[in-house]
Amino acid sequence: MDYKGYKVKEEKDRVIVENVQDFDPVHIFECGQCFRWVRQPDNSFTGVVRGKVANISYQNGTLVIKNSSLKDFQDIWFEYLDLGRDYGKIKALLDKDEHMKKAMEYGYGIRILKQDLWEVLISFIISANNRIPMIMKTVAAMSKLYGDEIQYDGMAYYSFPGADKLFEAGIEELEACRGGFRCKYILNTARMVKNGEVRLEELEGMDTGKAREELMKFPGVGPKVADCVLLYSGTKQDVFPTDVWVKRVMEELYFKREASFKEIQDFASSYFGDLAGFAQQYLFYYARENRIGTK
DNA sequence: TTGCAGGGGTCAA
DNA sequence: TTGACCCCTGCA
Repeated sequence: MDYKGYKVKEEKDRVIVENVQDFDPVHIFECGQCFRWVRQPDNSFTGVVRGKVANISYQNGTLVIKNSSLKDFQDIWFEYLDLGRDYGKIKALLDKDEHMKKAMEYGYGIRILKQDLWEVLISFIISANNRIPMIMKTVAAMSKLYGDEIQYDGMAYYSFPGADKLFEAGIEELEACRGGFRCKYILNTARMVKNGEVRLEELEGMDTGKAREELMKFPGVGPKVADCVLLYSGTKQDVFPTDVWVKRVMEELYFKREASFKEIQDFASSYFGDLAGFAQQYLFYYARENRIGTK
């Protein structure tokens, strides 16, 4: 069948999508935006989204989503993988200088996933002063303890637990997931969401500055985490999450000197405009994989 | 083998 | 503006 410009067919346990451009699972799942996708020996990725497990692989324009029906594709995967967006056009618009050109050539298959806002919020609270393997372990442990079990291919997977579940878990249980000093932030954030003190579903309707302010009401959420949450949940694209890697790459490539957080934010906003979030992803992936700025 | 620095930030003083 | 923070890994 034709679905929004793609040729899609269902076959046994999978959906096959033809003519998918600007897509590389390694770039997408290892560019730092998500912590729940596990790379398989064949470079496909298996992960859990909205209570469904899937395995995603890609070759020569063909995207294969295993353990998915046509309905799942329409209800979940099309949006989650941001397939409605023309990344070729974005790359053309961001092709402003040699640095961006190189970064986009390097991470040509990056797409920004539209992840569950709550899951991204907790994941990035955990990310503060932490490393990716540790973040993945903690998120996996919380899911295993408080999420719902899903069987796939002889393995058990777990959905990400809701605010009620994490709040009821209590501080000691959360600390068993190795989140360290961030656990008290998670517990209080869960409480605030559960009680409706901050309504996550209302963020999309706010302007970016207001949405960022709202998110920063949560403990453990500063400007960097707030921007990550907005960007990786697909809520806002005109943000430029600035962590140590982004700071390094911007100083090395654009400023040629040390620059403050505010200087970098202002530059990104005026130079990349509404596409700042996409620029950040290309630059971050390029910088981290090539260890730019670490001499 | 043991010890120590430091990591995709945020909070509190 | 600056140090502390959980926990783990890498590297003397």
